[in-house]
Order: sequence, then structure tokens, then C-alpha cells
Amino acid sequence: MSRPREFDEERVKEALMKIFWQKGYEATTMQDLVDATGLLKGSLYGAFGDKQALYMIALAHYDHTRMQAGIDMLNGEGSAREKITRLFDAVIEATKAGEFGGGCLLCNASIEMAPVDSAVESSVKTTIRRLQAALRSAIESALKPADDATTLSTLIISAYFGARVLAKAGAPLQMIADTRDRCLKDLV
Amino acid sequence: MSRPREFDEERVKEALMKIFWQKGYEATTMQDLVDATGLLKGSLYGAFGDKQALYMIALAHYDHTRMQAGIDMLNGEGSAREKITRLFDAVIEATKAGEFGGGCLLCNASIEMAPVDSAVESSVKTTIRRLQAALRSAIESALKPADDATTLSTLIISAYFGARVLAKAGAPLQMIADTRDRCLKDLV
DNA sequence: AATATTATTGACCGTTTAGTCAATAACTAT
DNA sequence: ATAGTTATTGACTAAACGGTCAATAATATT
Repeated sequence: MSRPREFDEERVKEALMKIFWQKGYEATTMQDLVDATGLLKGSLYGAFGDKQALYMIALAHYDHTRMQAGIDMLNGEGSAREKITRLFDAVIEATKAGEFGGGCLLCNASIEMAPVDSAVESSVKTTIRRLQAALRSAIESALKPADDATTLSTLIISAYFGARVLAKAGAPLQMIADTRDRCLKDLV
Repeated sequence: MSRPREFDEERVKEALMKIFWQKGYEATTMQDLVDATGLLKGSLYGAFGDKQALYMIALAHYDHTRMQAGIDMLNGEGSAREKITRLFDAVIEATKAGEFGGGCLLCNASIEMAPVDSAVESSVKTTIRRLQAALRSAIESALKPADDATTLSTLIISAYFGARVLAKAGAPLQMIADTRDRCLKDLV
């Protein structure tokens, strides 16, 4: 008993995510979201809430799709070296393809929103923790003698996030490849 | 022959920089800049130009003060290990002190503005190149046998930028310390 | 078919935004 | 002193912003 929704929730979330991913929170207007989703403002508010709620939904969608795909890859088949290589090569390919300047919504949110929105900060911290856990277990079996998985996985996360900043800055892709190769140096 | 300016240009630039550093470009309003500088809107426009010009001035000021201080430190006295340690410890101290969430205006600009403003992109790329050159020459004499200064300096830049993202995300400071220690591993 | 419930629509609202400008003030050079 | 030049001031504007809402439409239940 009630009128059913006309839109596909997943498609709308995907569209919201892409806009915030590309433009950031402040530079995105409600009109951008209307254009991208095909829903009118009233429908967006009715179904999801205000702009900040839409951002949280976009962030959660990024987590459930893009970040989870990375984590699944890390937990899946293959050597540690292959996995780390894939992680950085994905950045290089995304940059070449012009996908949002090679940027990462998680990094963007960390810089733009985490300092001013505790819900974003909490979400971002949780995702980082999950990423590190997957990274840690992925490299555990490929450590050199007497090495430590926790600190190496931390370095790789830092280097990975840094590489996404460099990509957005328009730095040469060789820098990302060098970063990747340096991370591989400590893996057998 | 003409009325002299009433403000100290350096103090105004410092104030502009701090606001953009803290809030980013889009979230900063002209009123914020008026409040921070003590100049009225008309004076800001007359003396420096529009909001985007003010941002470029802030970026240049960050380069000439904060970035240059880091580069001078890298070019100065001390071992490579000491210099890299200082670099990361400055991030930890800034974060503890609550200075703009431990963030870096260069990283923020790379993510928020470089993809949509070619003047910012060009400025940011130049600064990154200068930083890498200083880093490269700082570590050159502390390399282990058969190692390479270019790729290691690239890794350190990536790790450093990544650490500043982690700081803004509110990640544990231990992660920054671990990143630092991992970067030191390849230095004698 | 009538009713209840929810979705969609687009006009509307108050606020805030970046940016302008004519009037005035403060200085220097002659 | 006067004239010329630039800085300061604050009121002003048009556009864009996030958000609201009453009217309408589409369904499920009875």
C-alpha cells in the first residue's frame, strides 16, 4: 500500500558517489546531484536526506564497492607481490583513463571532510583499518626474515595514499611506478 | 603621489594562507578572508584580485615559507636519517598541536584544486619537483650499496604525503611514526 | 471502486555567495 | 596649498545556494 519508487537505488548511489568523488563535497551542488541521478531535489531529500546524508551514502557506497573490491583482491588468490602490484597499477590505469584524476574518494574525504565532520572521520578511520588488516594478512607470508607485517602494511598504506595525491597533482606516472617498486622491495 | 597601503603585505598573505590551509578553497568565503586579514572586500580585490588570485597568493606564500623551510632543512646540516626523522616528526607535532589537523596545504591543493585549475596544478608540480630534488640530494650520501636515490626519494615523498592524509583522517599517530621508521630503514 | 500511503513534481523561500562601485580619505609631488 | 593618485569604505547586486512544501500521481490493500 503505497506508490513504489521509480528509481534503482544502486544506480542512484553510484551516481551520487561519482559526483562527490569527482568534485568533492563543497564544490558539488544539489543541482549537480539532480542532474547526475535524474531524481528531483524533493525526491532526493525524501528518499535519502540532506546533502550531508547524501555524502555519507556516497562514502558508504565507495566503501562497499571500490574499497571492498580492493580488499577482496588482497584476500584472494595470488602472491603478495602480485597483489601490491595490482593495487598501484590500478592507480596508474585510473589516471591514464582520466578517472577522476586518479583520485580516491577515501583520500578526498579524509582531507576535505574528516576534519569537520565526525561521522566522516569515523567512517574513514574504519575503512582505513579494514584496508590495513587486509594488507597485513596479504603480505604476512611474503616477509623477509625478522621483518614486521604491521609496520610494512602501514608504509604501503601511506605510500598508496601518497600516490593518489601525486596522481591528482598531475605528477609523472613514473613516480607512482617507483613508489610501487619500492614497496615491493621488502617482499620476497 | 598616492595614498599608501595601510596593511602589512606579509601579514595579510600569512592570514590568507592560514584560512585556505584550514578550510580549503570552496569552504572559504570572502567574508572569512575579510575577517582573517582585517581588510575589507574592496581592498582585497583592489590589492590582490579575486578569490582564485587570493588562493594562488596563499599557495605561493605556503611554498615560500613552509615548504622552503623544509627544503632548507633538507639542504642543511645533519645526517640523512636526522632529516627524514625531522620531516615526519613535524607532521606528528603539528597534529598533536592541532595545527590544521596535521594537514598540508600542498596536499590539499593537489586534491581539491589541481584537477580543476591548471595554474594550481602547475604550481603544485613545481613544488613537488623541488621537494624531491632536495630529498634526493639529502639521502644521496646515506644510501646502502647499489641503492638508488631517485626511487627512494619518490617513496619518501609518497609516504610523506600519505602520512599527511592519514593525519587528517584522524588515524593513530603511531601509523605516522611507523611510516617514518620504515623510510629510515633504507638509510645507513 | 474506494481508500490509504508514499513518490514525484516544480514552484517557491530565505540566505549566502562572489564580486562591484561611487564616495571618501590619505598620502606625495609640485 | 593644491592637484594628482591610489587606498579604503560599506552599501549594493545578481546569481546561486540548500532546503521546503502543497499539489498531484501511482501503487497496494480492502
